Amino acid sequence: DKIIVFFDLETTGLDTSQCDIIQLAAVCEERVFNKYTVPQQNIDEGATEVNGFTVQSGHLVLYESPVETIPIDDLLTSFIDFLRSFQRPVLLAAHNVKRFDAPVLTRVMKKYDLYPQFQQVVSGFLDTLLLSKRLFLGMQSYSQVSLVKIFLQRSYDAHNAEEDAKMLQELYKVWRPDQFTVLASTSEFI
DNA sequence: TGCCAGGCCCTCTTTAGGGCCTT
Repeated sequence: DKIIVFFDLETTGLDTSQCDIIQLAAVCEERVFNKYTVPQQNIDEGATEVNGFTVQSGHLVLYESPVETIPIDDLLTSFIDFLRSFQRPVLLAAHNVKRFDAPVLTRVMKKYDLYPQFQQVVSGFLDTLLLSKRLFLGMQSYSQVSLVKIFLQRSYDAHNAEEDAKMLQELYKVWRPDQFTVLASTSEFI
């Protein structure tokens, strides 16, 4: 009965205990969610190098272009609304979600007192990194870029959250994983 | 004191170390 929503975060850095969300994108079939917010802390140099985001005079800029933003609590609330609209328990899937995206997202949801609502619509997290390792033993790399290159024979706009989420959904379609392997790569909510 | 991500997986493992993967 569960529906899988593929998502991705762009953040100010890699420290899951304190980084801020900059972009949150999610896809489920043809439906797309994609919103940006101005982070409250400086963006790490390394993060800017990979995702292209900077803050200039209080405005979010992606490479050279200004980006439309909303307050973080509005972003989180509208994401929960997006997930609730499916009217089914949601499995949130991302690459390395267990280690990165889930800790960040749950911490920020709690910070804005939205965790109970979030928990109502999301039943767990599916980690496509763990899933790919279970499905395909002995690969040289399990990074999302490598997997897309190998399984979809294309390069793409990596580190744009919307593109990353879309590619992940495409990978999943090609993989057609069995229910057992999916379950083994899923974390229930804590 | 000074360091500063860190959980997971693999393996030349379990009395542990190192690389991956995410921004």
